[in-house]
Amino acid sequence: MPKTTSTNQRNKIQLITDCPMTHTFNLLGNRWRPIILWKLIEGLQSPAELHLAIPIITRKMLYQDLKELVTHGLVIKITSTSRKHIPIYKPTPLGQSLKSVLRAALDWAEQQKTGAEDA
Amino acid sequence: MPKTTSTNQRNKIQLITDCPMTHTFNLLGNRWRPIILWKLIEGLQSPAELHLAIPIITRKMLYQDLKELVTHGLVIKITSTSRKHIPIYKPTPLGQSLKSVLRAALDWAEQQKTGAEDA
DNA sequence: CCGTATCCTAAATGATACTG
DNA sequence: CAGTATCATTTAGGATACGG
Repeated sequence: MPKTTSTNQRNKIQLITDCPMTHTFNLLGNRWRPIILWKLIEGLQSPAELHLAIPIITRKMLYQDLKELVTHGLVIKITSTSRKHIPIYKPTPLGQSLKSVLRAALDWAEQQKTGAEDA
Repeated sequence: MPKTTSTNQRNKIQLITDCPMTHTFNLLGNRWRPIILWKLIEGLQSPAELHLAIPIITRKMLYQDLKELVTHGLVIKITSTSRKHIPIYKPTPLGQSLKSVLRAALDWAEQQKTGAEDA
């Protein structure tokens, strides 16, 4: 039973129909998903590998965001059929298609860092 | 007087030196800044115009995010020297340089929406 | 109309302990 | 290792009222 399905629910609903750009940032605009997806696109596969590549992430957020990436169809989880129960995660075609966005974000940042020398 | 400058501060510090991509998403990865900046790039200038273009944003967030965009050097606020005290906001070159990132995010979303018909 | 301050709720994240 | 649950804290966002 929702306690407050009243006033501020209108914003949430409209958020869906918002500018398409918002949709992209809803998928990628949190603290860890961009990097996780990027690392997956780069070829990393297991949670352990990811955690090595992104040491400052907590285990909770790593698994949580991996799950959300799977939920959103950007990543698939393949539970290893071999005896070791170490799964691999890899981007779906949809996830791969976000590479250009991530690339743009990354390029921009690197360019800033480079050009900031003579500021 | 910081009450807890202890344990979880280490993450914040490291966040700065994080993957450059994170930096981009720190600037753009919230609910409103991408659209606001996009609209500014499209040529809208006054808060009133922006509010018309993005009706569901609250005034608080509009002004707050405008201020943050200014703080981060992506937008400049030009306080009108004429008698009417209506300022104009416009992207700085740095802000303009984010157009490619926003464009990528927008293109991706539109492409998804288009291709989703025959899913 | 511009802009801010205050209060409040909700969402995101971290710390930690636990299971398989 | 992989993955989840619980708790506590932080942060973002909205409602609202106020001042220029």
